[in-house]
Amino acid sequence: MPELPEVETICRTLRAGFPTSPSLIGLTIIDGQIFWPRSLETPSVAEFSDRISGQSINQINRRGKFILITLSRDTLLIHLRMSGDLFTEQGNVPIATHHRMVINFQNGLRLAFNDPRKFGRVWLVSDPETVTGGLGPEPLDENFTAVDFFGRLRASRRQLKALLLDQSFLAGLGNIYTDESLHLAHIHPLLHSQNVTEEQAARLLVSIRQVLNDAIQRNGSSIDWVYRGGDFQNYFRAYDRDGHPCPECGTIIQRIKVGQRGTHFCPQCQRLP
DNA sequence: ACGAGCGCCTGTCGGC
DNA sequence: TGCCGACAGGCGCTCG
Repeated sequence: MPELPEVETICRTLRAGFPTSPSLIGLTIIDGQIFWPRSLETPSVAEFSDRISGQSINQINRRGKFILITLSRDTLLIHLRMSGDLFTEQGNVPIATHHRMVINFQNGLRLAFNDPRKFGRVWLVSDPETVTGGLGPEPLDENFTAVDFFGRLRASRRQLKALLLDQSFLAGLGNIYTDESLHLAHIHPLLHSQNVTEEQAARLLVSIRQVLNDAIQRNGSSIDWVYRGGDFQNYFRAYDRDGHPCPECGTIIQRIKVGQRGTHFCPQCQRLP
């Protein structure tokens, strides 16, 4: 469940709360349980519960694809990777098959980290920068300009698709939203970043923001068994649409491999020079 | 500096 | 029906 719009949707849900999912802000932690030790990056499983016990939740934010839960003394960071999910539930229901961690609260609620593929990771640290320090800029940050973006692109010599997936270049894009952004911007995924024009860079940044904002508006994308109520998957332009007509020109969307990742594009709208 | 390949994991789907 | 490989929203590592 893992790109920026889905993570943003999860943070918003945990923060604001709904009748079916009360807000976590202000809740006090009784203890934490780890069911798959490798899901916990730091500290040790032995230290985790003692250290988190008694702290309360002050804030819930997102940085790139990381969920940051600011506690009284520490920060709990969660990265969902490929199949992770984070939600509240009543503290008395049985622990589900793929739960890797739960946090129990004084009011009887529980925060559950569910992750079938076990790729997700949890950190409990005093300084979140030690985890997120290597991330690139936030694409939706208004202080990040097209000029900045162009400069960063020109400083690299990589294929655009691979570069946009690199979290130290830009934080938050994954396979879906990279394909969607490049299609909206009419830029080929294999174009090398040092050949991007200033006009293309500006167009790509606008496209990235439009795609991310549209997806956030729709609560992200729900695919396969990982369902969160988002419906952006019904508005995909290119991702997972190989063999289907391009929504703009009708040409059949193609699928290639770029850096091990399935990549979808329109050979008519997105041309290499 | 960059790309390819692999490991980490479970579940689903299509082909035979 | 069953088996088997390919594939999936990510990312860190090693090796040329």
